[in-house]
Order: sequence, then C-alpha cells, then structure tokens
Amino acid sequence: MARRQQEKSMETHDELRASAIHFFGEKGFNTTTISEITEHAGYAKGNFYRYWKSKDDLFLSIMEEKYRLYRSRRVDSLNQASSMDDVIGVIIDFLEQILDDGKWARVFLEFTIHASGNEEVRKELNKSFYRLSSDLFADIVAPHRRAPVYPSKKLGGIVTALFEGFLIQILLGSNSIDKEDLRTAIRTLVLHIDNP
Amino acid sequence: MARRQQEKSMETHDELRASAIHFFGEKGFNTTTISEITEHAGYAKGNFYRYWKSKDDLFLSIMEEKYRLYRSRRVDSLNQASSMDDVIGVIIDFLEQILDDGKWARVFLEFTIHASGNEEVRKELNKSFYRLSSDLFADIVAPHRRAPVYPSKKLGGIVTALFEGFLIQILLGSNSIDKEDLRTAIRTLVLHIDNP
DNA sequence: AGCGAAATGTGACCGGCGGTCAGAAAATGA
DNA sequence: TCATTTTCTGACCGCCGGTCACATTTCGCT
Repeated sequence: MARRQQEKSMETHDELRASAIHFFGEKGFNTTTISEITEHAGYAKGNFYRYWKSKDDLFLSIMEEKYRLYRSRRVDSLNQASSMDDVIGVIIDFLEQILDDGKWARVFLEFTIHASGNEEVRKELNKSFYRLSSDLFADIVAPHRRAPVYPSKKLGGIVTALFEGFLIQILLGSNSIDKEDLRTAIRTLVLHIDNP
Repeated sequence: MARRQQEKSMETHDELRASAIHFFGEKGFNTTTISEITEHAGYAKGNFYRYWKSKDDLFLSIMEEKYRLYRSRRVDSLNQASSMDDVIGVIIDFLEQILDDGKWARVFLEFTIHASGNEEVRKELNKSFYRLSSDLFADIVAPHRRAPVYPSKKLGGIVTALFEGFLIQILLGSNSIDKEDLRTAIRTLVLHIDNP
C-alpha cells in the first residue's frame, strides 16, 4: 500500500522547494530556471505549477521563511541587551547574520530589484516580513535613546539603506569598505544624528 | 545624390541610441527589448548588432555618457566650494542631480544588479567612470577634514552605500525616508565619524 | 478484487526574449 | 553600366516562464 496522497504531495512540495533553495542560493534568482529546479528534484516542469503559481511566488515564500529565521534569532539576543551599545550590537549582528548566510543577501537584493518592476510583487515585498523593517528598528532602539531629536523610524530607514547599499558594493566586488566600516557607520549615525 | 554612407551610418547609430535612451529611461533595462528599440527608430532588429555587440554594451555606453555629464556639472560647483559645509552640499547636490534625472537612478541600479551576475560586465562596470567613485569623494572631502581619524576613501564608500541603499527604498516605494533625511545622514557621517 | 473518480505528474506547446546570419537593397567608384 | 562595398532585413536559433490536454497513480466504495 502506497502512502496517502496528501503526504506524497507534501513530500514533492518539499523536494521542489529544497531544490529551488539549492539553485537560488548558488546561482541567484534570474539565472535559475524552473526546469533546473524540477529536473534536479526528479519531476517534470509542469508539475512545478501545481505547487506555486509562479517563480516569484516560490521565491517570496522562501524569502519569508528565511527572514523569519533571522528575526527569531534576533529576539533571543534582544532579551539580553540593556544598554544602547548592546542594542547597536544586536542590530549589527542581525545584519551580519544575513551577510553570512551564503550568497543569500545578494540574491535577496537581486530579487528586490526584480520585484520593483512588477506592481503586484512589489506590493507583496513591501510587507514587513520581507524587509529589514524600519519600524521594528525603531521599536528596538527607541527605549534607549534619551530625548531624541531625530525620529527613530527614519533612523531605521537610514540604517536599512546603509545596509542595502553595502550589499551592492559587496556584490559588485568594489572593496572600499568592509563589515567593520558598516559597524562604525551605523554607530556614528545612531549616536550622533541627534546633534546636527 | 544621396548622403555619404558613413554619415548615414552615424545617423542610424544616433537614432537607435536615442530610441534606446527613450525606452530605457521609461521602462527600465530588463523590460526594454531590442525589437522595441529598432522598430521605434524605423529599422529591423538585426541592424542593431552592427552598432553594438549586445544590449549590455549599448547600456554601458549610455551610462558612461550620463555619468560624465553628472560629473561635469559637479566640477563647476566644486570650484566655488570653500568650507566643509559647502563640500557636503556639493556632494549632496551631485547625488540629488542623479535622483532628479527622471527614472534613471532606478535604471542604473537595475543594471548594476543585472551586471553583478556577469563577470565581464561587472568588471566593466567597476571602472571608475560608471560608479559614484569613493576615490573621487575622498579627493573632494579630504582637504576640508582636519586630522581625520577615519580614511576618506572609506568614508566615500559609506556615503556611496548610503546613497545606493536610498535608491532601493525609493524604487520600492517604502516612504520612510526622503531626500532631506539623506542629507542629514550624510552630514552626520562626514562630521562625526571621526568621533567614535 | 474491481472500477469509476480524484489526485498527481508529464512533456509538447506557446509567445517572446537576446542574438545570428545569409542574402536583399542601396550606395559607391570606375 | 556594373562590380564592389556598405547598410539593412527578417527568418531562424536556443532558451525562458508558463499552459494544458493527457497519462499515470492512488483513493473510496461496492
């Protein structure tokens, strides 16, 4: 007797997803093809579309899960942070965690640009769980800033911009700044942006 | 009597180029097709490849010219800058000049990401005249910084990162920060990064 | 066990892409 | 006038993301 259909379907789903993660993480979004994903998992191309409505759809679900994972680790660290310096450390660790996850930071960026050309995908991507989230940053940092002149939400946006711009330099291989410089810049911004 | 062939060839070149600039600036790099460019200019697709060896090739030449134009205006402003605050103003004006050039900042970014997946194009793009150039920033800012702890070249890289990250937020339409915030952040970095 | 229904999987096919190329059309120089 | 060179054409190639009629497998029920 074979396994129940539902089970088999879930297994196929997971196999395709794992295959996709393998190729996306290695080759990036644009150059990975659906045929590659399905063949490597042992299925025909058409079967892919029983599980996701498009290549974008699949990528978004992978991206969401990865960001959820990043965040869950950050929550742990935050519980132990008390001073402002601790909090900055947590933020930076969070960003560096993404940087250290293989080539995924580059792939996220690639997909972000890709998404910007498509109304529907862009709207989806702007939901908080796909982004570094300036709001969350604000919540984290705000309690530790004494009488801030500059809105925490904007500060979060600036730090996010700095990080994503740093990604661009990395993936282009222009080696003028490194992770330590990123740390320094974020510290400088958080500590001094209130003193113009 | 018809015009000389060479002349006609140059004219065709310019017509195709103008058509390309029109579509790239309106629709971006990826969604603009070669057929679109040639048809709009009144030619067949194949003729395109008599003038450029690829779509990348054409875009690079357009990008180079645009950056040269941005820079030439900056040189004028720099001659009148004396204080550190003036210089920061010039830098920011330079960046905002790019931001204000239609949708081109977004298109440059799109192409940059696209290029990062291709060894040859990436190498070409890393040449100074395609980039904001941290080195140039260093040269401009250095004379006005007194006993800097932080290397000017790295500072240039950070400002470049901040700007390009800002672009990402713009093209995604996440409205947490605006041009004024970018100004503030750059000022903060330039003025305070020496005091950790 | 047998059988119709439902779920799962297949691969030829579609339109469109960047890029190629043999040869048509036009301009040239004698 | 006519052979040569330059400019231009569009059918064609391989590949992409995505579709769909159909084959195969599994299920529920008698």
